[in-house]
Amino acid sequence: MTQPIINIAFVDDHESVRTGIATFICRTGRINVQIEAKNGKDFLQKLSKADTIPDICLLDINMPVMNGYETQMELTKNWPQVKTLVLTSHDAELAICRMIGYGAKGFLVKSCNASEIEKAIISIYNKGIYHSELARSSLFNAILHKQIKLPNFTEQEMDVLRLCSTQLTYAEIAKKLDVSEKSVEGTRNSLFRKMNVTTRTALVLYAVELGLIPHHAPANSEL
Amino acid sequence: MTQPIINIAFVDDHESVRTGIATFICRTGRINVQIEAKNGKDFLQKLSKADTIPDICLLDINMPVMNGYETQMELTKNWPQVKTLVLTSHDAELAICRMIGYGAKGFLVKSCNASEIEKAIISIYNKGIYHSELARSSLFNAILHKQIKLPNFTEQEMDVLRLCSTQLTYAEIAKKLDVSEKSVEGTRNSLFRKMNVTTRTALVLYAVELGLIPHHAPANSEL
DNA sequence: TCTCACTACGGGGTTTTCCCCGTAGGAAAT
DNA sequence: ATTTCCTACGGGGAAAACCCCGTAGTGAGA
Repeated sequence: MTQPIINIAFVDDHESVRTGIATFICRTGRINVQIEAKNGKDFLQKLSKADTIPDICLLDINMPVMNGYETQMELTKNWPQVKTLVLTSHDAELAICRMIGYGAKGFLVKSCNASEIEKAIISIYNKGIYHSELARSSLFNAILHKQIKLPNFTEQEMDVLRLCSTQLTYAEIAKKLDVSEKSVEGTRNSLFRKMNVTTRTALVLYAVELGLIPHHAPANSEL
Repeated sequence: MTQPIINIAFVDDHESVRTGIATFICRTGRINVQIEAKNGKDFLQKLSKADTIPDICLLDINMPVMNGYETQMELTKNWPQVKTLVLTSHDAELAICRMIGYGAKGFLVKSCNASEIEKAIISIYNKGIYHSELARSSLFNAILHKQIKLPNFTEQEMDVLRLCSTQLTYAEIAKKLDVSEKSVEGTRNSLFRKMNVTTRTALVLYAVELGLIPHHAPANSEL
């Protein structure tokens, strides 16, 4: 029997990686890369202009401008027929579970064999879901079955979070945001609660892991 | 005139990325991937067993087991004829400059066009060096011309650094390392000086940026 | 031999972070 | 209507982080 061509979108900020993996998975003709995009915003724009909707979306989490979380939320809301395979560079359980919670259908880390990507795409196309061996974690299942609700972060919390990942003191952060130091502490406390940490250091590391803040060196540093 | 085949090594922990990019750059036959490795240790082992030495090495920085820095130091010491093209996922000036300081001949971020990788390999093969537009930074040139010496980190400093990226207090870190809290503070102070920061938060972010510590969420967290 | 870097500590101090306790207004959802 | 969440404050206090000031031994290298 003839197999239909699977149309995919590939959303990743690393063009060379995209081109490379696309070259590999397209070589048999079974899979066609219909849309390539370098971040979520780029993708959603191209998607809204497209004549046909791709079957599957390979989606990275950590991207500039618009990350994988926001992209997946939009996708789930407006294009639920597009099934997402999260393809991420590091095996961060939390980040992956978050994506599953937002509606992704499968995930792979980039350290997988390239053929596995094809297998996963075909599996999602046929069965609607792809479970790698990592999917056995209890956290994963709790989220999949909606037993845990994922915390969302407000604008204020994101602002404080970003400024927490600098050398600024809370007093200085307060000045930047034009609120009192007590308010900054209050917002920080809700971040602590949501992320289940107790120190600023852990908060910031956590945010980096989740891909919520970029991890660049403090501006003043020379080496 | 017939062009010689360029033999390369490709060292990156993401197998799918390696396969993908390799598929792309090998398609014309000009470049041959002679060695593939998933980290520095894996690479050096394969290199020492190889009959012929590759001309060029595509080297990632952030890898498990043995990172790009250590790998490049070994390479410069024992296989100086292998010219390194650093191929890294994020444009971290500090990390790149560090690699140049250790003897790498060029660098690219993975967000480049895949064809650029070919161009860079050929440029390094012919001219010994590849300068992307990022190479104009003053830091880059200062390091290239040995005007700045790169800090190295001692075992003790690395231990403290790793423990600093947890929720542990200095007193608890001291207990773990079986030294006094004052000693921990002393080691932390030398880390502060070397990295030119003043807070633990900045120190840890910096270390993540340099790829010196893995960025995983604190163990206790649930989400 | 003399310096230099690393490690290990201590005294004594300031600043920052973190943690309680509150109050209060506004917006959204039930 | 009432709850729930976000935001914005404040008082007061304990703990941690940060910053000087020292001393001292060790081992590597000039």
